[in-house]
Amino acid sequence: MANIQQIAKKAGVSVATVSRVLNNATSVTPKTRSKVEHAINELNYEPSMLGRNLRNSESRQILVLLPGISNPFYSEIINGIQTTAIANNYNILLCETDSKPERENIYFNMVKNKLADGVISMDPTVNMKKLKKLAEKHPVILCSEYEKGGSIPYVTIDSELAAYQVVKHLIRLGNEKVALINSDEKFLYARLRRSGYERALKEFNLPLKSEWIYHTKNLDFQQGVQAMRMLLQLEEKPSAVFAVSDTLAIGALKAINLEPGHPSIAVVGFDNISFSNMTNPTLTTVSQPMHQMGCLAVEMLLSKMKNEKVDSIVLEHELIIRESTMG
Amino acid sequence: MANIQQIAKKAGVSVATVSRVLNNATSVTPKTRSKVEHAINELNYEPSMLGRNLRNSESRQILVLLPGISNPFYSEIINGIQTTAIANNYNILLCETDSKPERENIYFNMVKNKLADGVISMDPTVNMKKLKKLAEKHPVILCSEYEKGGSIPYVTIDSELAAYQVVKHLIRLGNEKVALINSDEKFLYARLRRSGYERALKEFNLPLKSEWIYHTKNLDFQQGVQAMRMLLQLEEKPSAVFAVSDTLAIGALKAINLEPGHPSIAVVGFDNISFSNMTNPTLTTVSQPMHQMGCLAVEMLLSKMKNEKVDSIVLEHELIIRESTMG
DNA sequence: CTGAAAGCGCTAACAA
DNA sequence: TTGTTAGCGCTTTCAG
Repeated sequence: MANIQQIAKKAGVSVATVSRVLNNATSVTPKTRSKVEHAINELNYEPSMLGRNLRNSESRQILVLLPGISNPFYSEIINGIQTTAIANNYNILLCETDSKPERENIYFNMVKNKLADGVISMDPTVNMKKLKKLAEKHPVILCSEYEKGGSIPYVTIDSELAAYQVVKHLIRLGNEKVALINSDEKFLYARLRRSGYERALKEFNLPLKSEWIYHTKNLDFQQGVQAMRMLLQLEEKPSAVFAVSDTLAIGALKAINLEPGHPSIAVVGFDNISFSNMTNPTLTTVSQPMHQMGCLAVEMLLSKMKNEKVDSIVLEHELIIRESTMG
Repeated sequence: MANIQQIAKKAGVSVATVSRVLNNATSVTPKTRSKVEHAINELNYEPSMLGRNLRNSESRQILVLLPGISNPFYSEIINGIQTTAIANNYNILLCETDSKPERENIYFNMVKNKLADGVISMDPTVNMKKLKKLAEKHPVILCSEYEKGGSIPYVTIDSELAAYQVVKHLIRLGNEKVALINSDEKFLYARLRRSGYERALKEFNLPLKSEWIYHTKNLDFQQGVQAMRMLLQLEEKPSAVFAVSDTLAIGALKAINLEPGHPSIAVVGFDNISFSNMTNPTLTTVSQPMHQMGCLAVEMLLSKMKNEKVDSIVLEHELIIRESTMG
């Protein structure tokens, strides 16, 4: 592979001039420029990012932290991130932590090591203490999961409000027994969605039954199946279920389908993943502007990199009503 | 951020010695080593990958090319890739081409630019001609989609055989009218699966009807819905359908469910994505060893990087029989 | 407008 | 065992 020296030699100019051509500096005569470009084509030259990055002390890579890519919820966000990143000449390094601290450490070190210029974290399982420390010296943005009143800028939706609206919708349909399939409440979004759930129940003077709240270990389909099975075994069965993730809701639908007699139970999910429109019945859910969240997260990060002040953003969500609540 | 010079100064040694400590070279006195380590901790030093990479002329990054991550089929493979890559001190750069040549070019340039040491392509839409040219100078491995008799090593399964077994299974269940929902036959896997489909039909002396073969634009659910709708409108409706992707098959199931009278049509998919077990009915499908494919792809790439001879690998698949073929 | 030269942070050959 | 030093490929200041 040719390097800048060889181009300079071939073109009969200095390396500085080649560099100027490469970087579209104005101060180059059209004639010299064409000489250089000729040499570049001749030798099939591609400037080495390794040299450039060292010199510029940047990697032009953005690290994207997420627990795993199996939840389709992340796909759309990533799409937005990638589009915006590429448009700004950045590449993304997709990092699945698998919720393992040792992996997280590897990735954090990459930032300290200059292998990434900034971080977008979508990982609810992230070690927030460490992330905050990292954020003191490096640009960091939170996407979706965030920290209330924390120092790291975030882009998210109002989970509490969304959950409130979901449950209110269920109650208005005549459901007085609404269960909640929640994930671990160590996550802020889980606490917020529970809070919205409770607010709606209180508003309608409905009792809050602890046996109607089930906490799952993770967001896999199977956890939704298991949760619903438990709820179906209760003496006083709920007539409606709000699951905090579409994956859980889809599992819940499955469990209902498997139940003898196919009880009629309304189900609502969260995220509006593409599957949610393929289930039978189709799933009522909350749509987040995932693509936009991804785009904004990158823009915020780029601002942060330029040391600009960055404000957090709360985006609008939308309740998508489908068959699963049309009993 | 501290650099190696400052550590050397603080520890009262040369930068070479610091480098030796960093790289676990043996020839360092325990005493000097501890001095250096002390300085490292003191200054919170992290070696810069930028400098190291330039010096070593490597980026320790593997580029993973795929059309998009929305198809869950890729998730598991990526998981395998990531695990093996990390174990070997490599990071992966997940690159969605969106089947756009301009994006592909960006990524190919990253390899030429030394921003990635090798490529694993899972993208059926890849420009094979360009990829082959890239492979002349850089390590490249194909995963899943490959080129028959081509020069690039691959890891895949026997798609023809799998399709043959699927259709044979359907025929043995009494289906004499088996339709095929295929993707674009510019992809090898599509041609192979069609070939297996035809082989089974011929073996049982069943007619090959062109109206029972539908080609989709992509693998989205919606394409499966549309394909099935077309098939349901035929005068002579098929009694069974083989879709070359679970996503298409799930769309087909949806279309059948939507049909008045809920016709009983057997459906088989391909890939065994986790959602295929959540549909109603659950989906009969072909399971590929996705995680293993990912791991092997990385191992093959690492071998290739060491200039070792690398042989292509064809892995075993498995027919997973579920409700969608149980009438 | 162009060139010479310094230097980004690191590793490794060579010397001591 | 440790230090000195060159140099990976690039950008940028400073001179001319």
